[in-house]
Amino acid sequence: MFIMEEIENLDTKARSKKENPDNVVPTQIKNPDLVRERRRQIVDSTVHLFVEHGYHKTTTRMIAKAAGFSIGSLYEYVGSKEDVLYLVCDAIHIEVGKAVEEALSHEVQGKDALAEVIREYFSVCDRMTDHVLLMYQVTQFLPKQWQIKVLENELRITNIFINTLRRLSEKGDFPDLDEKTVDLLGHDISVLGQMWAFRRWYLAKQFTLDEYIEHQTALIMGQVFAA
Amino acid sequence: MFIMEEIENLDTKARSKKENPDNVVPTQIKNPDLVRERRRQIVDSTVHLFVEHGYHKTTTRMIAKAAGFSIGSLYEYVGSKEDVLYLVCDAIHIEVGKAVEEALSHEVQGKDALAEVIREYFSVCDRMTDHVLLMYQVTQFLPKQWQIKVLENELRITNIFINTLRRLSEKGDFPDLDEKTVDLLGHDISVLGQMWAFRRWYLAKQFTLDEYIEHQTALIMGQVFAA
DNA sequence: AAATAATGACCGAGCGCTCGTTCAATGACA
DNA sequence: TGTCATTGAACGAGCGCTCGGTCATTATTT
Repeated sequence: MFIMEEIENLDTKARSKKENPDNVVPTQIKNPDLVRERRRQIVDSTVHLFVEHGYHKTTTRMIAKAAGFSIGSLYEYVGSKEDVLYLVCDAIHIEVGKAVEEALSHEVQGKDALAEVIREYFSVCDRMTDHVLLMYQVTQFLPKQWQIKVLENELRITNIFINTLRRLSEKGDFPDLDEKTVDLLGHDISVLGQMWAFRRWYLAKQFTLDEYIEHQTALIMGQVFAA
Repeated sequence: MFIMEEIENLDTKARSKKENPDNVVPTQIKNPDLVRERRRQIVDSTVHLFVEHGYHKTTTRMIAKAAGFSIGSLYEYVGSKEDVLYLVCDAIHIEVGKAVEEALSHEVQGKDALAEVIREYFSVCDRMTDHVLLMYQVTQFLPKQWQIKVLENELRITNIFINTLRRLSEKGDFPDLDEKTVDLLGHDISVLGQMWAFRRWYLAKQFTLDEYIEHQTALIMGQVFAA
């Protein structure tokens, strides 16, 4: 999430065909079902290790042990430690994406829709605090090409909000908002949700999740319905 | 900035006497002026190295070389690589703090004051993008006790906004805002400023800094003057 | 003023160790 | 018996950090 170089045609790349990690990360094992199963084991146990110790202090031996097999086997299913990191990030993305889209599926109609979307998204951020934080922390250690994928995913989620705003605006439930305002509001929603994760150490002392949601939703809605 | 454990009495600690890094980080060198000068050299060159390569990929030898002396000498002024990290973080905090307080010194009176404060703060975030990002990235590698100092500093800056809001509210320039709203708005300002740094890869394609400031200020002001 | 001693900043080869990675040997199964 | 999966000892690059030593500068003595 923290790449400073100018990312040129990010949108173009975002549209390119989705690459399955199975095709990107090399393996020596022939049976593809086994590969999927073992990698699931790897990811599941490694997430916890990374959350607890961070990427660098987690050794490949710890990963192998937690996954339930030897260091040698680990390297049959994965080319490097970075590959593990990538698998973890990818899994989290899919999980967050699913959760958000799930939340959006029972979308209320009319002008309350946005408030509902925000509410759902913030709940996801709350439930997935560890994952949100992990993504913030480890993105920097991914190779450039995979960092871009992270950014694409970040943008994908932001775009969900932007599109919701746009749709409501067009349907006349909202005042007409110019493109830039819509764009920025989308990013604000994304970040304010994540803020609940990375400032929890303070916010949770003052607010319940519901209070936080209520206040921040009011902030956004205030802007939407500003004269 | 990313500590998840409950930080109990953070406010209490924040009030405790300020510890000078000179007293915390050990040195073999007798002349204190020399220590200050050499450490300034270390910090100045290391910031760039950390920004470019990150903490882990920056070796102590690189640090020594960039600072202009040998690896042996480096360890005359510093007890460990972590100490260097701490010196760097401390320096950045002081710099950010100074910049913000400087900005607040020529504070406009009346209800435009807040908008002006936000404008100044966002400008600081813009100028210090690299430092803001660096803080986000490296805090996790500091020992617990120093992570807390980072949080205190984060809170200190947030409190500047909270206090400004509170003051204006009391003076009657603003509608009366309840404590919680003021509190949250302070955090929002902090984070939306940092957001310009860590989403610059996207935002800068759509907005100039001035546009960004204008929109986000409107967002905050909207909430302040909400019926 | 010259000779001697003491100081302390500076140096860098090298030590100890960690950790990602490899590969020869073994096991399991068909 | 051949194929595929599993193992963990062994490897070695790379790292933070140490420590015996040098040398310019300053203090002390003669």
